[in-house]
Amino acid sequence: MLSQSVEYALRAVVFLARAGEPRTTAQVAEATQVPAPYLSKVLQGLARAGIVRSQRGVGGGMTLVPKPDKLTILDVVNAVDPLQRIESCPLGLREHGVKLCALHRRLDNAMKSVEDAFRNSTLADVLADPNPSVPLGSLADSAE
Amino acid sequence: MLSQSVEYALRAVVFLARAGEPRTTAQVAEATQVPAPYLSKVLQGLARAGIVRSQRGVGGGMTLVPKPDKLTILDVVNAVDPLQRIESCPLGLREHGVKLCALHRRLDNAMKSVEDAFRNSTLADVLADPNPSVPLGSLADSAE
DNA sequence: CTCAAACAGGACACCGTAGTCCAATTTAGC
DNA sequence: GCTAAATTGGACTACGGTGTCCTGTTTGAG
Repeated sequence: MLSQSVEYALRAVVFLARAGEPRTTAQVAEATQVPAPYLSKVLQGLARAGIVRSQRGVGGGMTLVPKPDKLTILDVVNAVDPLQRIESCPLGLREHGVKLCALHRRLDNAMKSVEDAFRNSTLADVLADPNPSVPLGSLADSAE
Repeated sequence: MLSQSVEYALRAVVFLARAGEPRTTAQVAEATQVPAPYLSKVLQGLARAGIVRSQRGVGGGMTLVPKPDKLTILDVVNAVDPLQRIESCPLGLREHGVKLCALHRRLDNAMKSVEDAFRNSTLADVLADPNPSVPLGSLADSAE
């Protein structure tokens, strides 16, 4: 349902948020268990979207740009692989314009519920979540 | 988010439900604006799942098997392209077993909301929906 | 029995996503 | 200014989803 790239991007962003300091692609890759060369591409996308900032050279790496309470899961998803609502009837008939048929209105409502859920989850929410099993959390300091 | 195949399958099922009688793949394809050879494959999948019954030879075609009020959108989706919940942590760490981390619990909740919405929409609901713009509805009798 | 209608199934082409690899470029520190 | 660290970008492969085509098989009707 969600692409691999989105999954990787979210893991990376959570990791970078916990770090608070620049981390190299290699460090992020190891901590989040993602193939480093591919993660590199995903992070480039996040950089283009302004979600992370990249710094080359010694001591460089990737840093999260927005404050965690200002960055939502939806922001990350849309930066990597925008989730598309059903705007108009997928059939050729554009006479129906804005209004959707019974079927596609239901499908779009499901999309909307996902969108809303993602918009209402900030990175800060995720970080603050008290959960006994915290895979990404336990890895946060692995690069220290 | 949802695959083309799912979209095609749902259009076909709605059309067949309205028809109530066998319709050939060609008829379904034209009414739902789907490439016929590909729709053929999708319908084969629905047949294997028991959602439609196929009859060869003259006067044959595809017929919807379940009563529309017993068939949900979720049934169709799962027959074609099962939407997968996040069961366990996608990271290598299976020590966490059932419990999901804060991030993946949120992602899975979004999946669950979609699943629930689809499970609560029967074909009968879709058919009965009074909507001024009814693309698929207006096509229901095009094969008569 | 024969023929035409209709589905079944396999082979193939196309394209986007996932993933790898390597050369080029920027940059901090000695 | 040289070197090592680090990102950037392009080229490449692999694979699955989408879509086409063609042959075979079933089946009803004359």
